[in-house]
Amino acid sequence: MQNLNILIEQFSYGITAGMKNEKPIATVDIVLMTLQDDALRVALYERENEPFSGAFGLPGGYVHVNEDNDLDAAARRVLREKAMLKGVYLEQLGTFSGVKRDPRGWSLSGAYIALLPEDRFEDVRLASVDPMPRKLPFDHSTIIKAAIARVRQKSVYSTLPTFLMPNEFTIAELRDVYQIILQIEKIDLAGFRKKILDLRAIEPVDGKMRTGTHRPAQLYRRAVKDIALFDRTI
Amino acid sequence: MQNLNILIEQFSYGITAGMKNEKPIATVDIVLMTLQDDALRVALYERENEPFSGAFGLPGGYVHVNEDNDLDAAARRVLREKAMLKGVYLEQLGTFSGVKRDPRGWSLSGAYIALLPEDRFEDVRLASVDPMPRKLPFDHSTIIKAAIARVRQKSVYSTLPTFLMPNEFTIAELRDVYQIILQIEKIDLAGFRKKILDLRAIEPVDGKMRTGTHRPAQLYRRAVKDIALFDRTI
DNA sequence: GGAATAGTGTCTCTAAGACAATATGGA
DNA sequence: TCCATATTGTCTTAGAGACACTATTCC
Repeated sequence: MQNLNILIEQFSYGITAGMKNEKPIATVDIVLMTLQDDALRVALYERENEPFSGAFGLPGGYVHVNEDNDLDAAARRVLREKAMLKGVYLEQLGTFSGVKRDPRGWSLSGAYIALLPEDRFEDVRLASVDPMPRKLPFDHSTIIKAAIARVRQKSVYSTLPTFLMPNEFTIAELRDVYQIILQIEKIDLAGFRKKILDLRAIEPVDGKMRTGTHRPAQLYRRAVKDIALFDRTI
Repeated sequence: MQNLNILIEQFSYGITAGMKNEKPIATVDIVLMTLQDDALRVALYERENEPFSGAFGLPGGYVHVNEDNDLDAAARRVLREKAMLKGVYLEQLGTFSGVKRDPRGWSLSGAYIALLPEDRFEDVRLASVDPMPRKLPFDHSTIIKAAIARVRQKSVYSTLPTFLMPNEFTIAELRDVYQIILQIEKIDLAGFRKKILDLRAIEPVDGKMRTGTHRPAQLYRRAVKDIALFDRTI
């Protein structure tokens, strides 16, 4: 009965609006990023449904109005269902829209950025973003480019890159990740250490060290749930 | 005939999806901001339609899939129709969504920030944002708060506030606007002058000066279409 | 001349960057 | 021992901030 009501509502919506306001398609797409082989990469999944069935693209799907409380929830559900991932860093990138981007018609896609250390992936195609993968479905190239730009820009003044690190990491390893993201040759480790520690965004894991053929390095973990902001830049 | 087809399509969408994927309502809302009486203010319009008919809220409306090429176009149309404004600074703030925010049902609203000098307004209720207006419809309070936060944060390192200035303005007037937005007491004018001029984001209007009971001040205009970014902060 | 603000110059001090010095493990 | 990298410390320098000084108008 409730379904019938919704159907009638949907029907009358079109009529009362004089057919001008039929609703757009509403989806979410996730730019799931990680670092692999010293480069930023994006997870691509083989599409099971039309359109573009069989092609590799961003994980995404319809908003399920009976299941998702909001767009964030839809994004987390897609991450769960398509990538079997929970508890990852997730932020809304923006909404991509228009009459042309989806062959099914006028569509709105809430695009999200998710960041994850490489060790949490299994059996996924991780595509390099430089150069961009060819022939992605929909406007996924545009979305990925915007995501990369956002991550690069935000990394200049925040601890966003810590979400690409495994649970425990050394300061030098974190510095290396900043260098890869920001495409900077050599960030001085001494200065980097002071800035990141002054911010108190990471904390030492007592007694745990990274060993090797050198002086052992203190291991750190992220000390805050969200990103922290620098006064100026890295 | 085309209308009938769309109607059938809409109908069959619900059926084939087993009633799980009926589409959300899709709207746009504009946070139209300006400076008046040394304070940031937001334009509110009286709603003509249900829900919340008669209440004052952000200008907004349905996405018209037969009329708007994308969400940006929908936002510009709303600005034209409700505020009779063209050619204003417009940026996407984010998308606000959920099952609860609109009594009509699950909805997605693409929220936009528009900035405008006060002299371009006519007959509009400009509401102070500190404190926030009471009892706004939908989640407009949340949207406005997010807009204010975005404008404040972005003003720290960009020339965004120039879009709140009239065509011609002095450097001291621009400094005053930064002070209001950033809630800083006294930004040193000499340092501000050097930074803003080094960026080449504004240019002098030859021969035009602001006069008064003091040495005349050079008038400037914005030299670039978009915002420019500072290396560090204001 | 006095008041008011525009615009320029100068001094100080902080902090970023470069890099030297020292520490500590493994081979 | 040497090698490699971690960690700390020091020096230099650019730039931000404070503020003094000069300029130019109206009264």
